[in-house]
Amino acid sequence: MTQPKTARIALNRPLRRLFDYRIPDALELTPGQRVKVPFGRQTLTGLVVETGVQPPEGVTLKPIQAALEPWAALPENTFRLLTWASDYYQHPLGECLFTALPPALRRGRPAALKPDEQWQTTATEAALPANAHRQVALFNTIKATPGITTSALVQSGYSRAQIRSLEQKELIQQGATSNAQPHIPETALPAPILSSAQQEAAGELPEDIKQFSASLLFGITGSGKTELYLHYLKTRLQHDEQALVLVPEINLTPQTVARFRRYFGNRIQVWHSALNDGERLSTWLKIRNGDPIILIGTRSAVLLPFINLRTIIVDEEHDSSYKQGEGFRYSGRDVAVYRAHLNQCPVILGSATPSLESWHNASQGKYNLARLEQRAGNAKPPELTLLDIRSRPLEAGLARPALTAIKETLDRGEQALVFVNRRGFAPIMMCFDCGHMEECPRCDTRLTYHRRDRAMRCHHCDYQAAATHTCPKCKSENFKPVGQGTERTEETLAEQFPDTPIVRVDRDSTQRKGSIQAILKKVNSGEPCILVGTQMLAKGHDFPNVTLVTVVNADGGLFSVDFRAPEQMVQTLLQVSGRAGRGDKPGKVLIQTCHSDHPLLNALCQGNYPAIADQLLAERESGQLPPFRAMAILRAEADTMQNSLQLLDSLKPMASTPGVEVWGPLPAVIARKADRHRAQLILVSDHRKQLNRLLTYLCQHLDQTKLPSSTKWMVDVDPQETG
DNA sequence: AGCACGCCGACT
DNA sequence: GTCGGCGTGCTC
Repeated sequence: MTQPKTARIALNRPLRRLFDYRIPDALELTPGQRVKVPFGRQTLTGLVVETGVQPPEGVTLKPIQAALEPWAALPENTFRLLTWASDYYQHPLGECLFTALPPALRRGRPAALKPDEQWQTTATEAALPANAHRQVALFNTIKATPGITTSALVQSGYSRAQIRSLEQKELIQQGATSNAQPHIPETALPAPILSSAQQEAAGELPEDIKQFSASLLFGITGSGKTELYLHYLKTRLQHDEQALVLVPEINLTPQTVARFRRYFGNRIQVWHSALNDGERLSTWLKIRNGDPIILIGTRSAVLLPFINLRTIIVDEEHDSSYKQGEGFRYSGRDVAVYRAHLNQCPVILGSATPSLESWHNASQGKYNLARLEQRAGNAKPPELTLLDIRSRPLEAGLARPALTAIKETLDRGEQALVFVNRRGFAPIMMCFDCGHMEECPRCDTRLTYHRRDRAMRCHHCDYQAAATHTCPKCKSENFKPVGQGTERTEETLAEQFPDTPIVRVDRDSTQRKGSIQAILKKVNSGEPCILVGTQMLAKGHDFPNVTLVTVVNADGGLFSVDFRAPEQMVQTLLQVSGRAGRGDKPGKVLIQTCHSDHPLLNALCQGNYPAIADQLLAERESGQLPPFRAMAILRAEADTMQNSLQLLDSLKPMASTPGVEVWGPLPAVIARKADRHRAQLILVSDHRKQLNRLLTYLCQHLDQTKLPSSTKWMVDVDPQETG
């Protein structure tokens, strides 16, 4: 008797298990294929993991209803990549596989684009009510440009509802339909001409794009890394091959994309969180189809179903936004390296301030190291100076010498940038009579005062309350802001420099779509102005007329409990310093600190990142920390700290195995967030494999453990934050 | 995650 | 006497 054909199916559910089904006779299935399956009393989209499996004892298999298409939505290399990532990051396979599908395909929609209708008018006049202005305008637009597509109309600001309405009134009708895109050929623009320093760095990158190699491109800010990427792709990539350029979200600006488009026409496509479902599906299909696309994308682009991927570039590889902070906590950079390995193609990691992980790999000879330590053109590296602010009078956090330097910069007709690492007006509101500080009722944090909105806000949950002028506890009027936020610095600078425009750049001032573009346009006009802002200012943007950068307070990272804090502080300070003097004028950086004798800050002023990285690596080695050991965190959160700690305590004996060191459990630095009490258990090991096996075992155990419904646990492999 | 089944409070 | 609260259990 022949066995019935079976398939093991992954579902988009947070379950660490797969489900077996019977394959109807007429159906042929391969791994990675989308299917429709009955599940409980619902019907779900599933992905085939394996066929011909032996189902567990005593379960009656339900039949697969249908295959959604006769080919694998996830091609073999992508499928293998995700299977590896599921195991490495200890995240359920189903959820991992489904993150590689666009939302439309997750929902079981067909893997095809809706045709883009073309419209023409059927009447000469729009017989419409006088108040239907938009519909009349729409009618006239279609009349003027017969054959215009729905998407073109939507782009000009009309809605699909308005088009539907005219169609129902039979004033317009569909003409021929097509999905044709205007074809912009890969331009004849040759590879950019490299300086001798750039040529030398380019020489360190691998010739062969048909075998695996990993390279670290250490290029200081303003040295022209992007030109090197363009040159590499232009000279190595064939016309039928695909490439991926990963960038942090903030760097995916229209300017960056335009620059690539000048060289590669519409081979350039983008992938980021602002795309709508249609755009995602369209780009996904092109990638899956093997179109010779060069994709510029953020983190999740590394999971797309490339067919002929021949080069991966990870720009700003040190950027912490490559690590997903929730759910499937993968690192886009690390997955990129593994993908290059699977795929036998080069991966190039670029940064002015490489992560210690990558720097270590380069010093170990695991990565090629390409150095680019000269700024392009005439630009010189900025000069960094520490400004000790102990017992100096401050005006909104700025010492007199800093204000003088800003004034001199403006007087020369140049621009100044002031870096403040907190948004809002002040991070604390305190009563100077009773000592009361405003705290979040749901988190163990202080509320930030936002003066513009007269609000007290928690930056860790969505709590918000009206700001008061008097102490809520003792009614004293001696209730004052303490510390610096961007709003406050902006305000003081406006008082000090009444004739100079002040431009604030932080999450609050750039919420409106396109506002960052307007800000950049204004700054790039070159008129004297002062930019005040957070991290957002430190990344990617090029301000040719900024010649002075002032860091209001550099001390945050010096004494943090997080072992990555010093690395991140140095990276941020060097990134923001790199904003100074990118044109032909020299740049200066003033760093305010209470610890001007601190070795790290002094090393920073030498501008020698390799020396700092080596020093920090030596500290990591003596502390037996990553990258010298593998680390994972088991986090728990519950209604009470006791429940969280209890769960982790019960795991500790199981986790304490030879070769694995267990630290904790300890409450998180912010022990309570949105009324959830959080704790963590840190696991470190010399052997990644051993740690991985232990995690698999612990997850399996936790899955079988009955917990109070509000107690949640999660695993974070290679954690970015250890607080 | 969904979705159903199941056992205790305020309503016609 | 029922409608519905969300606790817990299951899904091939």
